[in-house]
Amino acid sequence: MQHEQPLEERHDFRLSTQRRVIIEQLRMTTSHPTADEVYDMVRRVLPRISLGTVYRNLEFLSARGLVLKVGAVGAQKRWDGNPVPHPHIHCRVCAKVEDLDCEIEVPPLTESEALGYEVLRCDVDYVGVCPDCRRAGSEKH
Amino acid sequence: MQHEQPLEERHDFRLSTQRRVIIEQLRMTTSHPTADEVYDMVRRVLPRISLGTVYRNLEFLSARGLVLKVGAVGAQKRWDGNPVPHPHIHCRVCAKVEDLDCEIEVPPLTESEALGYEVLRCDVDYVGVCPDCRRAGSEKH
DNA sequence: CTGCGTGCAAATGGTTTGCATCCAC
DNA sequence: GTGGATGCAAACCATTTGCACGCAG
Repeated sequence: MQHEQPLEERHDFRLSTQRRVIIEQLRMTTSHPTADEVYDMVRRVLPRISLGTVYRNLEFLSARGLVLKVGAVGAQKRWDGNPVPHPHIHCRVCAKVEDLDCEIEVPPLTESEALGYEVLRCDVDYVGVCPDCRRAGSEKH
Repeated sequence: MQHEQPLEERHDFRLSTQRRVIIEQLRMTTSHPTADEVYDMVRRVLPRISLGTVYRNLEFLSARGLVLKVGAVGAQKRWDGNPVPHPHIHCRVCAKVEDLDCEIEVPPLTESEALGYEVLRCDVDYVGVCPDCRRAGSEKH
């Protein structure tokens, strides 16, 4: 359902063990983990990996389109192992991010609308309050 | 074209001079300034305002829907004095944010699509490379 | 008058970076 | 063998916070 790109072939960069395991772990979950959560996941396989390596590689892989940087503005970055653009929803209270199971059609910008930008993609992100935080909020009164 | 809410009436919070000037300055620009840029703008009017006050009030006003928190994931927060939802584009290289002059229709989520969230709004954000950074990039080779 | 808002400065914490060493190619 | 990648730890810096004082309502 996600990630089609076979990891073994077709990459123009050095595939260190650390890099491979980070991608594997990220493709294994749909939880949109933060960098330190990725660190925890990867450490179960590679106990000696450093947090710095995780940060470096998440940015590195994101720049090459293998993973997606997601999350709310001003919140911790979160990471998605599925690089194919798809809509998200995030909680305004706890900042968790979830995939939406629907198609949203976003029109390509016209030349004049694009303001001279080279347009790469379009992120669609619904903002709301998740079930857990709704419950916690209503309990408060 | 932006900001309809008249500042003088209809607020349920204490309107300090600092708060008023921050809103005024934000409504006066379309540049989506960062907190320290807002600080610089406001300081021309209130030289003794503190950066902490600017941060506190931007979050405060955003929570009440008077300003919008915008920007790229993981980049500095940026602020928009126009709280009416509208599509943005941001530069992947320099992280500047600009308003798009077009309407994007985003369908409301169905009950089952919303995953139990109380949906508040939907952000549409194109990602690209701005004219300045395209030029700088091509000059490099 | 009362308590919310402010100025100031220190603390926080996610993220980045310098450097010696390591290992994928 | 060699340059890119890593582990470690220190540095960075946008943002938050504690506290005593000030002012809007």
